Amino acid sequence: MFLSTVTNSLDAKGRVSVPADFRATISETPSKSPFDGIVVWPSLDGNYLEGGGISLLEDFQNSLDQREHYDAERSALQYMIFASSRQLAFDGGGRVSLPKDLHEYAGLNGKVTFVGLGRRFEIWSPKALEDRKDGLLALARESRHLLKTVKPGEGS
Amino acid sequence: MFLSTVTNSLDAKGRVSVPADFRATISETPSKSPFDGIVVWPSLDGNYLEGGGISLLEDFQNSLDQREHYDAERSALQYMIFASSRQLAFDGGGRVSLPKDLHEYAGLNGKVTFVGLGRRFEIWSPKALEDRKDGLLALARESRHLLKTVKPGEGS
DNA sequence: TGGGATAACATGGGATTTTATGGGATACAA
DNA sequence: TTGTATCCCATAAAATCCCATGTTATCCCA
Repeated sequence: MFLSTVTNSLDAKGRVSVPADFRATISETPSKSPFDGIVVWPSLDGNYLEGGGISLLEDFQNSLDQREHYDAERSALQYMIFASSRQLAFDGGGRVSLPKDLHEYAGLNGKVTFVGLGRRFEIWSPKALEDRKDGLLALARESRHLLKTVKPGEGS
Repeated sequence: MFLSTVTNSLDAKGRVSVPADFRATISETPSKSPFDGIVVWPSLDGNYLEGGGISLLEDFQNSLDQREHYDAERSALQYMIFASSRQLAFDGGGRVSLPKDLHEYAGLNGKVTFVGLGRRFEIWSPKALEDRKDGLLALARESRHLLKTVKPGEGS
């Protein structure tokens, strides 16, 4: 499970350390693929990146498999997620290098913030994230009741 | 189940013993993750921390999964809980080290009080907890007067 | 039931390992 | 070659492990 928010630095070669906890989460999660790294794609929702382990994409695949082959939504998601995502392998020190286009899409420079969201995570420019957070806090206060309805032990 | 209230000390390295009963509760509760420790996040309600075992977050996850991916409320809660929580692993003696920012958020210094609340627990500065208790007591006193004035059968 | 023996717990501090990060060397492609 | 990507090693800071100790709680048997 991806938890917490961590800011690391992006070096001159475009490399950034993936937080150790995130790496642990990825290696703990079983997957059919032996790929050792993360998968990242530009968000559909704004100028930031989304990512996860390879198993997350496998889950998306399974979810899409339950739809009709030419279902419009299926095609759209395939294009937006699968086609635009990149596999970024860890180097010996647990870093990945972010391709320049993703770089620019998220407006990163110098610092990179990883935001853990459970099954997946987001990658933000610290400054952009700051702006977004303020709005979410108020909404979160109002939405708390949603969590109180959780029943223990439910789900897979 | 997290029960009772225990105060332990925070050492120079920022470590604090998690009450043995709490540790037992955590190891008894089944979870998908092999993580051995607690998960802690700043409360939305005041300057104290909330926490539980990793299974509590897994339950939150399942609850949020029932909403659309880009649902605003879902995003808000993901940010406030998942993104702001930390996984704190037990050391050999059943302690965790509290990151400095959580430290400061809860105004801890020297002593830490764990308050068991069933499925989760809270972490308070003993002094702050004292103050809240006083507040609740005062409120209770006022409420008692209110109750007297609305006793059935008493005319106004 | 008393009271010594034993185990569990909270806590301190030094030693060791992990992490994040920089930079050189090497392989690859255009 | 020239630019780009990958591998490898170095290092400082931080997190974690491990052992020691006093204290409290629990056990056990006469």
